Amino acid sequence: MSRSRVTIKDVAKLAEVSIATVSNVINGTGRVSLDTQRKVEQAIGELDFAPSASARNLKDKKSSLIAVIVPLLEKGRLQDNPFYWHLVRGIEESARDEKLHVILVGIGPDESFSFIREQHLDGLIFVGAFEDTEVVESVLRLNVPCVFMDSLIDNSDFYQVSLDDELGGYIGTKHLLSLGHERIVLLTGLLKKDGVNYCRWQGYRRALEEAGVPYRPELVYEEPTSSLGGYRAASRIGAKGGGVTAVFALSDMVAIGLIKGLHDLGIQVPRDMSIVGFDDDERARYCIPALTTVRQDIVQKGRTAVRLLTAQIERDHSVERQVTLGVELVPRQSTAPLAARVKD
Amino acid sequence: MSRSRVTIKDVAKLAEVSIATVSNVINGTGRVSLDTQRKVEQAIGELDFAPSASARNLKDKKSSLIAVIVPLLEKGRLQDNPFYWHLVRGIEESARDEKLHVILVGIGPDESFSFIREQHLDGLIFVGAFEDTEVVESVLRLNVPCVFMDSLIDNSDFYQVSLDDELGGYIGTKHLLSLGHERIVLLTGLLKKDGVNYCRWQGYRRALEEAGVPYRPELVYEEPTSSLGGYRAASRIGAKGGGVTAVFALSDMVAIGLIKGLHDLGIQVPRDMSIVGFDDDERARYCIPALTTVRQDIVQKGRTAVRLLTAQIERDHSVERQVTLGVELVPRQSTAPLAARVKD
DNA sequence: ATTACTTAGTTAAATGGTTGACCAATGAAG
DNA sequence: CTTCATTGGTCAACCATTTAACTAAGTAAT
Repeated sequence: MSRSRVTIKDVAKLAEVSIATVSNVINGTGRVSLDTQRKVEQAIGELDFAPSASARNLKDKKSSLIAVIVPLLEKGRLQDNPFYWHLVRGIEESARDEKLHVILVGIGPDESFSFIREQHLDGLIFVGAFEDTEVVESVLRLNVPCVFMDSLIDNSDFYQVSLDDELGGYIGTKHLLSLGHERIVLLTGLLKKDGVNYCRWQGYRRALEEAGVPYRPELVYEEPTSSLGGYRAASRIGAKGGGVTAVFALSDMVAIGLIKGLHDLGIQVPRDMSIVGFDDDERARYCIPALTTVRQDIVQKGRTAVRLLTAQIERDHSVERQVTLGVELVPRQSTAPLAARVKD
Repeated sequence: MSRSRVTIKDVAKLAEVSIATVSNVINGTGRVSLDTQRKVEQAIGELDFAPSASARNLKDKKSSLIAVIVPLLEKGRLQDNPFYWHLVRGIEESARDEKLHVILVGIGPDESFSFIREQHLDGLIFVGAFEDTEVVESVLRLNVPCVFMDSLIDNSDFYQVSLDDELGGYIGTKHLLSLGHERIVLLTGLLKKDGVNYCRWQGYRRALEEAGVPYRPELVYEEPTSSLGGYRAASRIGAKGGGVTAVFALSDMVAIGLIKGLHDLGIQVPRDMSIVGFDDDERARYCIPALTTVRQDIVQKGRTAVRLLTAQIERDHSVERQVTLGVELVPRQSTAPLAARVKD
């Protein structure tokens, strides 16, 4: 009794009406008397019928599916910053409210977009900077609603949601400067043009300049964004002679590895070294010492992306194309005045 | 020039063949001469054609989509343990290898399965224990390949991937016992029958029993699984008079909150209190002190789930239905012999 | 009584592919 | 010269739905 899927036809037969009527009942379209409506609903219930999305999609040229597109790391591996979970979470939650579903797609540099083109996706959210302009172009050819996140493409036609990264870099640096630090290492991930790190780096420079502190390129460490990267950077940073008294890590994940690394070297935070992170994920709050960091609301970022997407889907042109979310310095225990150091 | 989607017909026309031939070229089916093949491929390239997944799905009654189904917290919110990211990551990576795509679905208690039933999903991965047996039953009616993860349903017909949670509870507890601790708090999430915590709790009891240490129900704290939950538990645990010298937290996330809470109370880990976590996520390694924990390979768990799913999809009955992954104690700095405490 | 409008429903085309059945042409074997 | 197989390709049915166009019947207006 491998009964195949119940179709609208079966329902029609049982309810003794045409399939068009069943369709009308389901969608609340057309004209149906209350009587037939009930008959049909009864039949649907009895047969436990669910309309086929494929058939409907084919007709409507849509799918109620949106894709979150994340660039892959090497070897087809997805980004491993668990921070992404919060992003995806925000997206899924908002999408669910809009009766959309989220499909997660990792995409590599060589990978083709075939999948994305074959599905009739209702929308695309690109996360992060795609170096390949080719990617962007082939996407635009698809004529599908898109939102670019954290990818600072200079084109006001694009829907984009980003963070005020420059300001984030600025306030984090300024905080350290105001505590008297001057030799501040910037521990950043890849400084891709149009990427978030690049902007934060600019904020860092602006703060230095404003404070009259010379910018030293040798204090900018470009490391992979991982806790291990932070951990490893500790020895370079902690080395005598550098005179470094503070570090601004552009990810909490990195900052946490760094603190651990310094700790293992016997360098105390914040007594010997002040640390500022970026993101304010949960780890920052529960870290010892609690991490001073530049907060962004990543869940909100995801929600905003969905909002920009649905605006496009519904052709609501009243919605702004570019949203820049704010940042906020969250002072905690990982930073201290330089003076404290002099005392010891 | 809002050119509508290019279809197989357009390609056929351009290549001067029938649509059947185009389809054959695309799928490598039927018989096509090298010459026509080239002609068709040329046309496909020229028109930038991508076959419609909806149409294909309709015919094939499949979608190349699998769903990861996660039970929602209150108010439609997704689980917020970033640990889920690694799970999803493992699933996505493996699915990609199998040319499947992953759709993330949060499902609430009242929520209907309509979406899941409407899409012709190729497979379903259920994460966590669903209390509702109704859910499970309605899933089975769908006749779709399913894998249950961390949901210890006692039915050997089901494909399940789980962890040796009982052993995890056992080795974590045993580790503390072997260090001389006897009053060991078990800091657990909800103790749902068939849930992972329940099994770990059993392992905890077995270890106590084996060591001849009486089981005290008042040492089992059932708290929400969050860092904040752990943080808050600190004051109860640290209270004088209890004589508690060690805590086994069934999630690193909770353990980290706990350590912070204890730290804020001036209780030092491991000198005053030994802590064991569970999961071994990255936070455990970079926490101060580094967290002794029971390791599970969550990415592997995700990969295994996909393997069990594809086995079902491909009707490969040689694959085992139940996979139980191993656990491993990772001793770090958050645990110390009880003797150390006596000394101070 | 004719016309016109509603109401409730049906019919059939269309969506974009896949696929088994069929066919024509060629060559080989008997 | 038939018979048969092989090659290369076409035809048309089918998948499950939506929807525009149509019909049939009843009612209201002229």
